Amino acid sequence: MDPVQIIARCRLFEAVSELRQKKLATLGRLVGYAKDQIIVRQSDVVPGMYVVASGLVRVYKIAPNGKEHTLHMATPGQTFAEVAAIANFACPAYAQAVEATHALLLPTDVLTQLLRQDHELCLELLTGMGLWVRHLTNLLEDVVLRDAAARVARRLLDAPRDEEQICLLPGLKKHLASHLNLTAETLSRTLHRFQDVGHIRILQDQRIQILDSQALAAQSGVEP
Amino acid sequence: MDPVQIIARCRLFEAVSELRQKKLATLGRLVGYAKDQIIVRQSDVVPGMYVVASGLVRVYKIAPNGKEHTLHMATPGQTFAEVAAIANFACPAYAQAVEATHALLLPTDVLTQLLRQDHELCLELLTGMGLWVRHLTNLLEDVVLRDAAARVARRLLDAPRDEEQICLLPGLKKHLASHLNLTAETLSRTLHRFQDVGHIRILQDQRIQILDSQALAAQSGVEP
DNA sequence: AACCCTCCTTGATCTGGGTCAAGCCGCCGC
DNA sequence: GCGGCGGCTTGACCCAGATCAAGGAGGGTT
Repeated sequence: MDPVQIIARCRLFEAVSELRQKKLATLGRLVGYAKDQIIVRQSDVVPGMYVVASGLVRVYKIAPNGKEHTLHMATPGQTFAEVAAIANFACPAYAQAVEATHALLLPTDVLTQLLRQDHELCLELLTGMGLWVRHLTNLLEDVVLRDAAARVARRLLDAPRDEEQICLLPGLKKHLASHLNLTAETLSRTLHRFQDVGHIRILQDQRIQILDSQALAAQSGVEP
Repeated sequence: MDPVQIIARCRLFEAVSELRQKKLATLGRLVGYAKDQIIVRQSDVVPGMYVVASGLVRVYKIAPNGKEHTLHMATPGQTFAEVAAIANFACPAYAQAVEATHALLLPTDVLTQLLRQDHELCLELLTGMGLWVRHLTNLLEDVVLRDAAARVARRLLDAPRDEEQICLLPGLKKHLASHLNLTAETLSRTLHRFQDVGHIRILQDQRIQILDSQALAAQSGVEP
């Protein structure tokens, strides 16, 4: 719950010097949300950039027909609404606390003022934004060039694992599925197929043990 | 062919003051490419940011299985390799001149040095990058939430039109199709279906006359 | 004119993954 | 305990769009 800690663990600020991180931390405001509470709505004016300290936030869009797509699951250390806050446009998506969540809010005006004062910070964030763009193009590539099994395999390999090769998938299955652009049914089938061929073991509490990361990696390329 | 003109017509620099635009222009180098020439390759070190002056550049990725996806068709006034040049990482995609092309190259070192000197430029580019991110999330949303007809309709509405409601689609059909994540066959069928119901008229030379933009707009939402 | 060669169109067929529907399990409230 | 409800799994079916396979239609080149 220490703002300095929160900033320090944030990927967007990894290129930012320690001194500046501390400055940012002092200017943030701690905010809390209950499970299922909606934090910002599509086309809202965003109050600023959020850095997640604990809990889990889902960022998603809703299509006119009600279908929704999860853009991003923000775990502790990650940010959301950052782009809208920096470039100063209306929020392009919804953000909802999936679990009870604490976050550090860096208000828009504070942020813009700080950017105006601090040239170095600008440069560092420019790099951070570049990484964001690269991440998005990778996502796009994923959806477009890979099939369901490859996307799931990739997601499993991306997840952090403990020493027993166990990773846990945050949030509900259906949200994960929507992030991978799948239905919950297909995700379930794919995971069980991986289990059947011995690549993984499915444990309870949305935990997965990776048995053969080699095979998953092969799978995560596109089928020939 | 005047560097100042080239910069002035560029979307990424629209937030940049005229004075700074001129400065950028003097530091660029004019480069030319023949039709079909490859400008940068995936995982190359990029020499800098390119601003297209004339011609057409296709930015695309190739999957392990050979399937390719067109990320971006850069028409005159647009940039490519900008993110890699600013954030300084290896090129994430291929760029190829689809037609004979002239461009202004702003070399990486010149660009980084300029960014280092010019705080204001940093701020403006930060906004530009933000717009880029928003564009990408829209693309992602498109591919994920909309069907083929909706994507084509949207693309038609986005294209600039003259006073007779005629727009022209740059590049080959198959490249356009790949940009919309369709096959050339599906694109062809969709366009002809739009023609059959009277929404558009297909002329020669990849020109399309929009007869009923109302109907296209309705179509471009997701089917209920 | 006769030949390619590349691009576009059109039809026929196939298939990955979505949709629908039915059970199953664990959890909460009464 | 028992009912209900929300999330997960599993099976049967369906469909948008991919793939495969022929044609056309230009447009160079000789």
